[in-house]
Amino acid sequence: MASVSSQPQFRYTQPPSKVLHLRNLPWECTEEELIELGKPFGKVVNTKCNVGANRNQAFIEFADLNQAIAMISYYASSSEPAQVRGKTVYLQYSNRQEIVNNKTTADVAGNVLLVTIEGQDARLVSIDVLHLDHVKGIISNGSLVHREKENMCVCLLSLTLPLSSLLFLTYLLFLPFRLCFSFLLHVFSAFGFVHKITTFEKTAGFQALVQFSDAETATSAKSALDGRIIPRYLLSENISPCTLRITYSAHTDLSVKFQSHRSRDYTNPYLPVAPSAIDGSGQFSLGLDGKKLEPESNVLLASIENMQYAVTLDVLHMVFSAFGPVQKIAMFDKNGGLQALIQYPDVQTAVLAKDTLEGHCIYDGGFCKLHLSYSRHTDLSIKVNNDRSRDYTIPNPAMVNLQPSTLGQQPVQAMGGPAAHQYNGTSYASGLQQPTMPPQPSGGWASTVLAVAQQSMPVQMSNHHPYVPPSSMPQTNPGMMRMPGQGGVPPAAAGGAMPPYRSNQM
DNA sequence: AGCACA
Repeated sequence: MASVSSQPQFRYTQPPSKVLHLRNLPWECTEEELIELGKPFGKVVNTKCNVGANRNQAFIEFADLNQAIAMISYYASSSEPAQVRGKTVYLQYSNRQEIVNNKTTADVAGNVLLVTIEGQDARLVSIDVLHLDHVKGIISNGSLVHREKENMCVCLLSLTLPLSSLLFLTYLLFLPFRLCFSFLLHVFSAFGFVHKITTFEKTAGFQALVQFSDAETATSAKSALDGRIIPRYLLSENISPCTLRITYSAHTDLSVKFQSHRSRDYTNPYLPVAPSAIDGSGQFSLGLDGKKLEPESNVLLASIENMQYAVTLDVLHMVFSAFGPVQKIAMFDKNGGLQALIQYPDVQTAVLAKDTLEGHCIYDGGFCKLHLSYSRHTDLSIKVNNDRSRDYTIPNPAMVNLQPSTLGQQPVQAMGGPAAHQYNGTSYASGLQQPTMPPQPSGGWASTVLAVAQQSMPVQMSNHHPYVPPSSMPQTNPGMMRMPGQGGVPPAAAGGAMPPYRSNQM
C-alpha cells in the first residue's frame, strides 16, 4: 500500500490541508508577509501569525487544497527554503482544515484594541523598559507617538522603577502589570479618551485591551502604534527588542468590575478599588482570602519583623509617603516589637501602600520586614509631636522646610529629629552642602536606608538627605492629573503607583 | 523548530 512506513521520529506524514503550519518565523512577522509568501502558490484566504508561546509560528490558509500542496511540494524540493525576513521558515500541513477565529486580512475595525507587547523578553519590558528619563523621550522625540504631556508616566515610573531593581519577589509578580498599564494608558490617551483598559499576562508577555469611544479613534491609535518598536534605548541592555502589536478586538465594551492594577474604567471613577486585584498571586506572607474580611481603612497598622536596625519615624514617613501624603504616624511597642499606625487621607492610598509594601523589607537583607493590615482607626489622635508620633497636617514652625508651602504635607524637621545627628560626617562637608542637605551617607545601615529612599522616591532622594521627606518632589502633578483627552484619572489609575502627591479626587 | 483561542 501507500504506507511508506515513515520513521517514527519525524512526522512528515501530516495529511494535506488547505492550512499550512509555519514555524521558525521571525516574531515580527506580519500577515502581509505571510500572504506574500503564499501568493505564488495560490490564493491566501486567511492567515494567523504570531502564534505560539514564542509568537513565531503562523498559519496560512489557501483557497484550495491543491495550492497548499503546491507550496509544500515546491519547498520540499527547492534548494531555497521558504524565508521571511531572511529567516528560514519551516512548513507543513496543519492538522486543521481551516484557520479558526482569525480576523481575515481586513479585520473588523472596532473601538477596542488588543495590544500585545511582543518580544522574547516582553514580560520584562514593563519592568525595565520605562526608565524615568527615557519616558519623556518616548513621547517627545516621537519614537512611539507625538505627545506633549508625559507627566503621568514619569511620575509613575519615578516610584516604581527603582523598586524593580531591588528584585522583590512580589514586585516581579505585579509590578509589570502596573507599569505596563500606565505606559499603555499614557500612550493611547494621545489619541482620545480611553474609556477602559484591561491588562493581562500571557505566556508570551503582556496584552491589553484598550477601549476607545469609537472605532475611528481606535483606528487612529492602531495605525499610529501598530508595529512600533519600543525604542532600544528604553530597554535594559539585556532585553531584546519589543514591538507593540495591535489588532482590533471583537469586544465593544470591556467589563471592568474593579479599579485594579490590571484593569481600569475611566468612565466610572467611583468604581470600587479591588483590594484583591494585585494580591491574586502576589502576596505570600499573609493569608490571601481569609484576610479580606478585614475592612479597608485609611489607616494602616504596620508591624515590623526582624528589626535589626532602627526604624524611625522619619524612615516610616519616607517609605509611606511614596504613595500619597502621610497625615499622621504613631509608633508604639507591642508584643516586644515595633508597630506603627500610618494615616492617609483616603482609603485608596492606604490600600495602595499596603498592597505594595506588604511583606517587603525596609532594608536590604530581609531586615525590618513590614506587615501591614488595616487599622480600625480612621483618624489618629496625636497628642504630641515627638520621635514616636507626629501629625504632619499641622504646621510645625521648627521644621526645616526645603520647599515651603508646596504641599499640605509638611516635612519633618530634618535637623530636629534624632536621626539627623547620626551623621557626624556632615560637618566637614558643610561648606559644600546645604546644612539641611547633608551628603548621602555611605556604608553601614544608613546606605540601606537610602535604598529605601530611592525605592520610594528616586528623583528627589538622589541628592537629599534620606531622612527628609519627599517634600521636594517636582511639582508636576497638575499635569499628571489632567491627562489630555482624559476627563480625569482617578488616583488609583496611576498604574497603582501614585506618586506622593496630594490627591484631591475621589 | 513541531499546531492557535484577550
